[in-house]
Parts: sequence; C-alpha cells; structure tokens
Amino acid sequence: MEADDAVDNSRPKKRRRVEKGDANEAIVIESSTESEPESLSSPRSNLIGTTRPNPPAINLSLTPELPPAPEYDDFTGDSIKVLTLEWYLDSVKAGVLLPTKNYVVFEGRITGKPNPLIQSPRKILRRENLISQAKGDTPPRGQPLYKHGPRWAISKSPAQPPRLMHQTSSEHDRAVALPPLPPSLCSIYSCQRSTPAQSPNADFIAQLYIIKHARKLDRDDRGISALAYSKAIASIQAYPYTLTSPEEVARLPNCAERYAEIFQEWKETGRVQEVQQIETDERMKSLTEFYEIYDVAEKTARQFYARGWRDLDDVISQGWDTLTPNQQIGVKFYDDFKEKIPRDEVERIAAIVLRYANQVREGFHMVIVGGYRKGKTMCGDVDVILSHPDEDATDHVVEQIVWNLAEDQWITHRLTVSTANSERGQQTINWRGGMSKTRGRGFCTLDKALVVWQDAELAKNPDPGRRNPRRRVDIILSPWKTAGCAVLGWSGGTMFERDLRKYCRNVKGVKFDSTGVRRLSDGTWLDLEKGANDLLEKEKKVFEGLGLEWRDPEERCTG
DNA sequence: GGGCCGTACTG
DNA sequence: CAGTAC
DNA sequence: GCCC
Repeated sequence: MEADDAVDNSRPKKRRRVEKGDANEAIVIESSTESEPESLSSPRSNLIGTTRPNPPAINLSLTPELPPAPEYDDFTGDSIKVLTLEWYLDSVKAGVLLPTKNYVVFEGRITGKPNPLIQSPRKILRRENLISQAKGDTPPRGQPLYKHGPRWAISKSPAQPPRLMHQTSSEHDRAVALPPLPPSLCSIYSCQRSTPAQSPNADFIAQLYIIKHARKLDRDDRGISALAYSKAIASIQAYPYTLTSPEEVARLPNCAERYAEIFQEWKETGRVQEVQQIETDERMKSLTEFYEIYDVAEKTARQFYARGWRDLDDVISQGWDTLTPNQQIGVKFYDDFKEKIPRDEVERIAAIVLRYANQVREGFHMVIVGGYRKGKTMCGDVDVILSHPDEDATDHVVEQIVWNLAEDQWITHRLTVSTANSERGQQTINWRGGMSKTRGRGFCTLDKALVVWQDAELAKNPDPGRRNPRRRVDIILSPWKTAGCAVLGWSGGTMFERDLRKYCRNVKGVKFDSTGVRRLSDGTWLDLEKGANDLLEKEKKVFEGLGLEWRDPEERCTG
C-alpha cells in the first residue's frame, strides 16, 4: 500500500569504510556564518527563513555602572601562576579575587601563548577552526560593548612584568576586577541572550564538548551529566570575550567549580587530561560509531558494545536482523547521513517540498528552520515548516505530500510520520477541556514526516560521475494560528528551546511548545500571533507575547 | 536533596 | 514500558 | 554538575 515503506532489507554489502579522520566531526563548532547569507537572505519568495533587518539586540539598559575594569594585567600578561584550588574557592566565596600570595604553587613566565590546538592531538578540529584560531580571538560582532574595552583588547598591550608577587591584598583586589558580565548573561535562560555560532572560546568549548559526549555515552544517568555540560557550553558560547581565568568562568550561569577547574587545567597545560583519555579510549570510539547510526542512541550503543561488537561492520555482519527497520536505514545510509548538506541544496530540497505542497493545495507558506535558519553553512538535515492561512488546509496534507513525493522518487523511505493531529482532528485546543475550541478544527500536535530524500532526477538518469546522497528531511505541517510557535520551536538550539519552555513556565506562567502557548492555570490557549500575516511576522509576535526580546535565529546557537 | 523540556512514535 | 527523535 |  505505502509506496515508500519498502525498506530494502538487504544487508549492505561491504560498507564503504568511513574516513577514520571524520569520526569526531560532530565536535566541530560551526565556524562560518560571517562570510554569509547576505546573498541568500534576500526575501526571495517565502522560501528563505532568514531575515536580516534586526540589529543585534543587546540590552544596554541593564548595563551596570561598574567601575572601570582596569589593570588585570597580572592575569592576562605573560606570566603564569599555578594556584591551588582553594584560592579559587575562597575567592568565589569572597566574591573577589583574593591575593594569590598564600596560594601560589608555581610561577613562571611564558614565551608564547599556549596553543591548545597544536598541542592537542590531531583530527578533532577541522581546518576552519585552525583558521579561525589564527584569525585571533576576536569577538563575533565588532563593537565593544563597554567603553573600557573588553579584556581581549587590553591583553594585547605589552604585558607589564607581573608585579603581584609581594603585594598587599588591597592593592591587588583592585587589580583583578573582571570585565562586566554582559547583561544578557545575567539571565539564566539562554532564550534571553545572544548565542552566536562563533565564539572566542571555541577551543575551550571543544574540550567540554568531548567530555559531554563521553558522559552521554558511558554513563547511565539519564543523560544528566551530559546535560550539565550542555548547559555550561551554552553559557560559554554566549560569552563574547576570551576567557582568561577560572573565576571568569565560574561567574557564568551553569558554570561552577568543575568548569573553573577544567578551565584552569586547560589554560595552564594546554590540554585536559580527561579529554585525552577519552580520545584514546577504544571503547569510546566504538560507542561513538554506533551512536552515529540513526535511531541508535546511548543505550543501544552500549548494548551493541556489550554484545562484543566494535564497529559498524560487526553490526552488519552479526546483528543485521536484530536491528529495527529505522536502524537498518540508519546503517544503510550511515555515510550519507553523516555528510553535511550545503545551504543551496537545502534550499533546492525545500523548494521542491513547497512545490508539492502547493500542488496539493495552493497558498502554502514555508520557512526552512533547523540548522539552516541558524545560519550554518552546512546542515545536518533539512527541516521545513509548512502552513496555510486557511484553517483546515493542513489537515492530512503531510500524507498527501509525502505520498506524492515518494511517487516521484524524491522520498525513498519514511522514518516516521506523525498524524496525531489530523487523526484527532476536531479536538479542542485547550488541553484541559472546557473553554471554547476556537471553532472547528483545533490541533494538539503537529503533523510531521521524517523521511529519506534523494534527487529524483538523478535517480532516474543516473550519472556515474555524480553521487546521489540520501538526506534526512523533516516536513512539519503547522496550523496557521500557531505557526509562529512552530517556527520558534524549530529554529533554536536544544538549550535555547529547553530554556524557552522553562522560562515560559517559571516566569510567564504559560506552557510553550511548537503547537502554541497555553496558560498554565487553566490551559486556555493564548493567541499571540493575531494580525501577523506571514510566518516570520508570526514568530516575532510570539517573542513579543512572551515578553522576550527578539533574537535572530543566528543567535540561538546554543547547541 | 531533588529536579533537570515536553511530546509522539516504534517495538 | 523503554528507547529514540525532534 | 548546577541550581533552587
């Protein structure tokens, strides 16, 4: 019946061996949005989900009137002090840097900046990162926020000889004031701050990312430990200055002792022991390889390992029949799915989806969300949101669209199709009953289809010279009334989205998800999008309605 | 010391 | 229900 | 691992 569910169950012959060097490519921090979308973002139809106009939103009104941040040369200059952790902990407690006198373990001069990239072994970071490193620690968006200039500006000046060795504490205390915390970082909610893809601390973040990944794979703590790392990373990612000291780390939200510790180690030695262990851990390598199979996550990865399997070939040769249908697809297109998708291809694919949607019914609006909208030059998959101003036009259309696309060979497999929404069609929009149902068709969830895509034309006229890599495409159908919520819900990094929900719950007393905003108390649906007549405008209205300052999608890169 | 986003699908 | 994905 |  289904044209597209014929998952070819034949086990792949001998899998093309993956470039081993790529094994860790997930670690790469996207480092190129600045060269960027100007050319792509021109309002070319309703295709492109990027809008330019908004100036970087930085709330200066909150800028505290802090004393000038003067000479912390001692900590940015060319001398290195190794201090005990006690010094740090005591300083945190005191709220100010204590004199180091009684805590110094070692002091010495360095002749060159430690370059962790060079020292840390191979392959983790790609060339772009080396380049961005070479470009220097420039904060992502020009203008210093503070007239005294951020630390990175000052640290360039010729370092004075460290003169804090034998100083009195009062002199010293003044000397180590940190640059003011950017106002946006005062919020514990990442949806309230700007988190660009670029970070002056990308190298440090890369270290944390490796630990996070390892925690996720080898601990059975429901991902709690990894979650902690994700939050810390999200905070640091939003910090526009080069971090220079443990306490500068520790004052960031979600970054406490542990992260100050890691930072100190990294800063002093140019590496982090735990990271090095992880990198040489064979078990981690296997787990990572398994984890990169679509529909295999940490539990299954560990399970595979426990069965004695060590790489993908073991999975294929020893466990093919035990795999779920989706895992089989994941294995089959292992290399394809790991491959990133360039923006122009994302656009081409999206345009085809839109065309088919409009074939089913004229007048669909679309916005490309996901990594594309966050400005990534290479995307992991294609996510599009479709909506139609006519109330009930979105009913059951996913199936229709997917069917047609499959018939024409654009779609080769369907991973999941969720029709919960169309199924229960008339349900009221309030999840706690009562109240008006806003007449007629209400939606509790979105219809969506996760499918495997190919270039149908190329498939029909194969060209031996051209590959036809399969792509994962997520097609989401949203009812018009709440399409702004859908766009917002699909255009941010994971932490951005989690914090958005948390913020809504704790601060605004509402429940946000991609199907709408509802009052927590009685479940009544709140229409925040009234009056907007395109998807991006609707998204803006949701920001306003939630009392949030606008953030460009490129500033929602919380990972 | 307890909680950490929330929901739908699949097996 | 557990596991996965978004 | 951090935060309330």
